[in-house]
Order: sequence, then structure tokens, then C-alpha cells
Amino acid sequence: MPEPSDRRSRKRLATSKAISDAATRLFMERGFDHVTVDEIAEAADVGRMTVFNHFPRKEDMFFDRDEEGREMLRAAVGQRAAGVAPLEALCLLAHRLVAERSPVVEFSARSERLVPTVAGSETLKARARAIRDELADLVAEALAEAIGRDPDDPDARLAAGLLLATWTVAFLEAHRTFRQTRSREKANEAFLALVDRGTAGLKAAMAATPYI
Amino acid sequence: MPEPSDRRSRKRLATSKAISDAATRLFMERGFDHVTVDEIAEAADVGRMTVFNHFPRKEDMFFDRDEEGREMLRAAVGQRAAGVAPLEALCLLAHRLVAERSPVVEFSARSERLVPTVAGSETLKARARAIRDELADLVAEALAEAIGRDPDDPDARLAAGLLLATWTVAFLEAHRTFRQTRSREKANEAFLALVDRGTAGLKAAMAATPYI
DNA sequence: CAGATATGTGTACTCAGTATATATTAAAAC
DNA sequence: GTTTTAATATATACTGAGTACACATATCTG
Repeated sequence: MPEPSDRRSRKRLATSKAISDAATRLFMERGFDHVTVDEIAEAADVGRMTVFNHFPRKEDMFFDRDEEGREMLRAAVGQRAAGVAPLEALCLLAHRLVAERSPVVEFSARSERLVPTVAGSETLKARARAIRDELADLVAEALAEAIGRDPDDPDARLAAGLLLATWTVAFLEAHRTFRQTRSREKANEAFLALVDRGTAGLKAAMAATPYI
Repeated sequence: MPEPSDRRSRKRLATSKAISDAATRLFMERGFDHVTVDEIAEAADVGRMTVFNHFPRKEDMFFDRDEEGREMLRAAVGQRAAGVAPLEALCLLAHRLVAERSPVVEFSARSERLVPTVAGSETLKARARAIRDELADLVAEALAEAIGRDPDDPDARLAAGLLLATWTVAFLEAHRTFRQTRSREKANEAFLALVDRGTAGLKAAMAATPYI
């Protein structure tokens, strides 16, 4: 978080946050599709055009931290410890995020309200899928670069596709586990167990691709 | 294809086809986002409301055969030969579709125009992703039933997620191969090679899940 | 302080999708 | 064969997201 010193940037950030906060609150209260942009503008006390100025699409007010996920994935592959294979680094990332209680894989009262909000809206589900595909592309390119292949190398694409599929299934299963057991520990276990199994399969699929 | 005998159904089918044909032609000519529903109605010589009567969403005029894919997946798992594991049956399906030159995995001049049309529109990509997720859900449930588990069994979900991810990557890579080599044979080979590798990894991830 | 620039905002528009009412046409019932 | 009944086509009028453009105002820079 840079927290810029000039007033203009600070004001812009404040406006952005006001809109995002108002929007997220309304989305969780009434469901994404039952909140209009006009209502969000009203609630954040800004003009309607200002909303679109900060968030080109309505969904962006809900998913406004996906860039952090990108950064983490890039860093995990790009700045991995010496001697660690790229795929291994991504598996370690999953474990580290859980150990550090990162909001990305947080299974808590908060996620318990967030997930149904997404599940209740086709638009939000569509954006979630798009982000997943964008992350898969990013991982594919990072893996390809790490093993010295073309950016669209099919091995890297397959690995990335399998990885994101695994994480998605693991995330939803962990969320389900939390909802049923009320235990963050059990949710974390369920998440990591599935990630490890997926990763094992992934490595098997990549057996013929050295150093990945 | 039932080809119904009563005039009413025949007329409805003809109207549907006229709209779908006009729409697909316009989409490929000018790109999905540069065609309005009014233009489609005009081209198909029907009223605007008739278009929405037949196709609730604009995207449905492009993806109007996804039900066939569902049928094939259901049948592959549900009516597999005795002694064939569900996952094996799905792998065999991929090979059979290629061998039978099914439109689903067709790499040809036609697919060469279809794929860029999808790639050029966020709306069509979103629908493609949604269909992929719907197919994954369907496969997950079919697998779960085949091995006597709950419909939301995590093993079945993981297997289905990995399978659809594999097929997606394999399809796009095969398309790329066709575009570059102009050879349907090479495209088919690329497709099946990736499907087989993904399936191998999938089986490894499922090693602890008997009979899947 | 003056000019350049980022930001906020209003007006007017396009287009997808929905609600509702009505007309027409084929099917079914008698 | 005439009368009901139901499916289909279509018009009108609406909602809401997103865009284009113009303009005002606040902030930064020289």
C-alpha cells in the first residue's frame, strides 16, 4: 500500500473506497442484481458518472482486489527459491497462503457471506470465471518463461489449466467444509488436501516436461 | 432429430433456424458485439420480440447446440460398457468423437471461423466459460453417481474440474495447431495427446478413489 | 499566479433484456 | 364443421448497464 502523499491521489482513493464499500455492503445486503448503479452512487454520495469513472463495470466494485492475486502468482513463480521447480513453488504458495491466513483463501464468517453473494448472481459468477481464466493465462506464461518455452507453450497451458481447476474446486470444497463444520482448521485441511492431490496429478501429467 | 409432424412445431423450428442462421452469419461477418438484436430480427424477417421468444439471450443464438454435448457426456458415463471405469469412459469418448469427426471437436475451416468469433467477444467467452462450468457440474454428478457417492462429492468434483480444464486446453491447442499446419490430422493428434496427458494426471490424482 | 491536467458530474444516447397486452393461427373438442 | 383452447408472433413501453461528450472544478506544476 503506497498511501500517496499528494492530496489529489488521496482524494481519489477515498472516493474509490467510498464507492467500493457502499457497493459491497449493498450487494451483500440485497444481492448484486437487486442493486442499481444509481443506488450505489446515491449511497456513496457521488454522481453516477463518477462510479463508472472508478469502476468501468458494476462487477469491478465487488472484485476489486484481483490484482493482488496476480502479483502473488507472478512472485511465486518468478521469485522462487533456488532449486525449487515452478510447479512446486505454486504448491508451496497455496500452503503459505493458508498458513499466513491470507484473505485469498480465508474460510471465515466473511467468506461465508461473500461466496453466496457471488453464487447468487450470474454476472458475478461470470466475472469470477473470467478472473480464473486470466490467472490461468498468467500462470501459463510464468511457467513457460520459467522453463524457457514460448509464452503459449501447450505444456505450460495444461499445467496452468489443471492448477486453476484444482484451486477452484479446493476453494469451494473448503468453503463447504467451513459452512458445515464451523471450523477454519477443517476447512484449511480440506483445501490443502485437494490442492495436494490436484498438484500430484498435475505433476504426473507433466512427467515428461523437465524442470516444470 | 425428431422432425415433428405437426405444422405448428415445424413452423416454430423453421423460425428458430432462420433466426439462428441469420444471427450466426452476422456474428461471423461483423463480430458478435457489432450486431444488434434488431438487425438479427430484420435479417430473419421476424419481430424483435420473436427473437427473444426463441433465444432468451443474444449468446444463445450462437451457442445453440450445447445440449448435445451434455447428452454425450451423460451417455458416456451412464451407458458405458461393463467393466469400464467412468473416467476411462470419458477418455474413450474424446477419442471416439475425434475418430467420428464429431462437430464438437472439429478442427476445420468452419471451426477456424468460429473460434475467433468467440475470442473476439467478452460476452461469447463468458458464455463459453459458463457452459464449461455447467459441463463440469454435469460430469461431477455423473461420476459421483457412477461410484455411489453424494452428488457434490469432492473427488468427483476434482476429477470433473481437471477433465474439463484438460479438454479446454486441448481444444484450443488443437485449433492453434490446425491454424498453423492446415492439417486436421495434426490437430487431432495434438488434441488427443493433450487429452491423454491430462487424463493420465487425472487418474494419478484419483489414485486413492477406487473405481472412478 | 497562470496554465496544464486530473477528477467529478450532468445530459443524452445505445442496446440488451423484461413485462404486458393483443392478434393470429393451428390444434383439439364437441 | 364449428367452437373453444392453446401456442406463437409481435407491438409498445419500460428498466438498467454502459458510452460519448461536454463542462466545471480542484489540484498540481512552472
